[in-house]
Amino acid sequence: MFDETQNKIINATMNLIMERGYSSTTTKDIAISAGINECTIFRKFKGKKEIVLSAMELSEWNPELKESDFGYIGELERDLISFSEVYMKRVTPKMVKVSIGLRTPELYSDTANGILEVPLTFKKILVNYFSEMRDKIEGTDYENMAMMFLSMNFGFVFLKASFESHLTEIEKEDYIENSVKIFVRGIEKK
Amino acid sequence: MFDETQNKIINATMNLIMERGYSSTTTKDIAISAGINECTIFRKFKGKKEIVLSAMELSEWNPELKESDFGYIGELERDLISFSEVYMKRVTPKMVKVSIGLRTPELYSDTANGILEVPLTFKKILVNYFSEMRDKIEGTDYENMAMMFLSMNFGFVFLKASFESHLTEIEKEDYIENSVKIFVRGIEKK
DNA sequence: ATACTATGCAAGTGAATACTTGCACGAGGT
DNA sequence: ACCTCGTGCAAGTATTCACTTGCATAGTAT
Repeated sequence: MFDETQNKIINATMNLIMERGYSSTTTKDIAISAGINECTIFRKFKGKKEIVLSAMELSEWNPELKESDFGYIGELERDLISFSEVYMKRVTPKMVKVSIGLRTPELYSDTANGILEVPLTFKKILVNYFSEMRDKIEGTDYENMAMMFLSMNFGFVFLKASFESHLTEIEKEDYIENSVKIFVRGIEKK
Repeated sequence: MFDETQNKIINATMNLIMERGYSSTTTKDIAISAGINECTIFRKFKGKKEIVLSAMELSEWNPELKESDFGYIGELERDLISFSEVYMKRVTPKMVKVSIGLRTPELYSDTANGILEVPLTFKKILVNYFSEMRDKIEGTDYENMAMMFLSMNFGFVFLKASFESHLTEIEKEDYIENSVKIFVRGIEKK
């Protein structure tokens, strides 16, 4: 899909964007970081913007979630743990940093849709799941439950991405286990 | 504290930063948006960076949370609803947008501490609260509960700030009421 | 009336930035 | 041996940016 030089450029670009954001990332920095000459960038890509757009075609730099990634067996706790795990496998601190780094007017129209799609897909799956499990669940506001579950997963990843261990030492795995337990206890019928 | 012209400059600057981020906000744009001449900016402030630093001294542009803002009476649901309300009164979508707009290497050292302080303060209050309420709560992992509660509040505000009603129509007040109810049901002793 | 202050206006400066171009050179294929 | 292709290197261009300066002017205080 891309040759070795192009991959070096894409990786250098995205790593710099994660750290400093799109507009603070210069083509000179990219060249140095990729270990190539600046003009090579423009022989391989039309411009700075096209590097990012090319990166989006790679699953490594695109948080894309598919509905088919989520499977379940009908047991609340196990299913929700699995949902969290699948979500966090794609929506990593790295992805969060990338999507923040890309928040710039020059790229907005090209990236906004893809960024919205991730929480939207996850929410849809959750609403659908809760609705199917209605016999085991107290209450019927599935939209609200889905937003709560999404928020508590996304919020954790974001906070981890922003502050790492300065905020908390808790690891993803422990967090998922504990928070899902509380959540399930909070929604299940007695 | 600041004269009228300075306030116009600060407000224009921060509003632009919310939309486009610090490095994409030019002094020319600020001048136009504030309805003043560009050179006036540099008569009032040392430079672009100093505008932001001045804004931080105003509570309107600083999400600062104080422990003393949080009171409680010892009833889980009422207290946690009140915590969420206080949190979201300061940590608004606007504040979230500002803190994302400020994520740039030029400002990192000056803003990072203040940004970390908000979740840290809230978490501390929560851990402390859960620990005081231990008789009414099942389980003892207060750090984890606090991170879950923080995540589910912060996550919601962030998602609202990013996607507004494209992701969900749920309003803050409904969300707080419902999510706290589930959370309390999930942690309280039976 | 006079002086001072705040601001506008127009012009400009030096640095940085995205992007370009012409030439050289080395590796690989034929 | 020759050609092509990918890349490096050096120089350059046009633009934009933060920031500056000198002068004019209107409002305010004394």
